[in-house]
Amino acid sequence: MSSVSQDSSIAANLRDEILRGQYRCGERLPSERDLAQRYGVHRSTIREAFKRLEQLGVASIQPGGARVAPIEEASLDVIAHLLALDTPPDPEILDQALEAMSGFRAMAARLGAERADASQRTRMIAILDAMMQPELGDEERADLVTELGDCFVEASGNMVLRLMRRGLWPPRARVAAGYSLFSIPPDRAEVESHLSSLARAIGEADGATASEAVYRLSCLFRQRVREGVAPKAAADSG
Amino acid sequence: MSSVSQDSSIAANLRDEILRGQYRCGERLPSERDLAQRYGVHRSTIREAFKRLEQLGVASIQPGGARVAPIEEASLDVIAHLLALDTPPDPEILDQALEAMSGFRAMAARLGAERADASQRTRMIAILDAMMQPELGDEERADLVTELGDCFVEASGNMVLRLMRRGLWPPRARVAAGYSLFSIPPDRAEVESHLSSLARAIGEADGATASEAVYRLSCLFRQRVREGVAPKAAADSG
DNA sequence: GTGCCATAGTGGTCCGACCAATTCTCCCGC
DNA sequence: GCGGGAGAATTGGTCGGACCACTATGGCAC
Repeated sequence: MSSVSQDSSIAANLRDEILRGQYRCGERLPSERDLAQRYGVHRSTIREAFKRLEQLGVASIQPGGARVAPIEEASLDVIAHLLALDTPPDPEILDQALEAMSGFRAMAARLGAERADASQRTRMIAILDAMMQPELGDEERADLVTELGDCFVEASGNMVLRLMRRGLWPPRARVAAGYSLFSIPPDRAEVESHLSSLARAIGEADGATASEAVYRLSCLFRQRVREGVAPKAAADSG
Repeated sequence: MSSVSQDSSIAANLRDEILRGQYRCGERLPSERDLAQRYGVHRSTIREAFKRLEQLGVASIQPGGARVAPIEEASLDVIAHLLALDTPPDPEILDQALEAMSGFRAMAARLGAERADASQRTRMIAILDAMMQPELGDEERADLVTELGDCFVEASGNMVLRLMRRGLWPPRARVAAGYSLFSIPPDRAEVESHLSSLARAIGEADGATASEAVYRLSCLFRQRVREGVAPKAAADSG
């Protein structure tokens, strides 16, 4: 019933192994013939998977052997895959991704706030209202943050932003299921201050203010994730 | 001397044809067997090229035929490839890419301004000084804008930002060689105002101000590109 | 016109093979 | 002990052909 081709799932498998750090950067991957035997498929199937990995930028295929490429040379797409791993990624990278996401949302908020039509504004305000609910669970709040960000991207009408968003964050899937993001809700007063500032900016189509508010808001959450992940990582290793 | 494999160059070839709009979205690509004959290679080579295209997100391979995927489902990487085409891309997309680039530079400027070390700050200021030179050519000025942006990305120390940058803009290559970007220099006084504001923000590690200055600056250039491209496109079609 | 079915076409995978380049190994000379 | 070079083993690149399951297409009966 799986309509995905073998080469595709093998590529995903190898990709995750690489992103999990199972092979060090520069290290040689198993040969095509080895992998063909290991997966019980023909070598050409492995080759097709390898081409995918190379296009993703996680591997570099050369005569003599395929090697793991430095992540700096990879496609942005790897970030979403990295965050979607069941294994917690390097806290450093998680933090950088959250930081980039904060900046990205700020960018989207500016354009979105300036260009949203009436119904989009209504939706944004509704999300903001929902976020102020005190009885809200952490996960729901996190979902709302994501939803609001998507709302801005949508309202911006900028396709390039949509592409960036897709590469940055796994769609709808619970990110890094192993540990809950946003586990520690940030200071309520500060959040509400930014939220109301944001609501005003949306109403007035004030992109700069909306951008700044969203950035500050995202940074609050990011800071809490950082504090939540660091001790967890320490506990895991200790 | 070309050390690139055939499947790679064929993939690049097909990719450019698709991005140039030679095949409409949803349209079927030639069959693997056809292409194999056309390129004079074995079918498996075409298959490997197809896997690349699918990973890039520009094609969708299904039993019955490979089809051109909607650009919304592509990887961010296609943007750099699109801008690198010798053929001018859709002005709409160029504008959106410039807009995204503006927002991205603003994000990078914030982090870069906050974290740059002394030597990086010196370099940024030097670039700003160079940009104020009145005798500067348009292309050099455009290069400086790019260079400054890269400087911010570097100073941010954020790898995710580096990946985003790579997907957004072709590295060092003259973008869209067919028509010159930044052909019309923006209002000098306004530019200088933003530049000095930016210089101050860099000196004071004021991320928010740096971000806003860079955004405004980028938008000025973008506006001029827009005005320069629109009549050119009209002339081309008329 | 509508619906159905045979057929041609397509991608998915496999087998086996050869080549050129790289990588490894081992032995030799110092 | 050590460096180096020749040869062997391995590796990716490409090729030719083959079979299968599924899709698209066209023509036929209704």
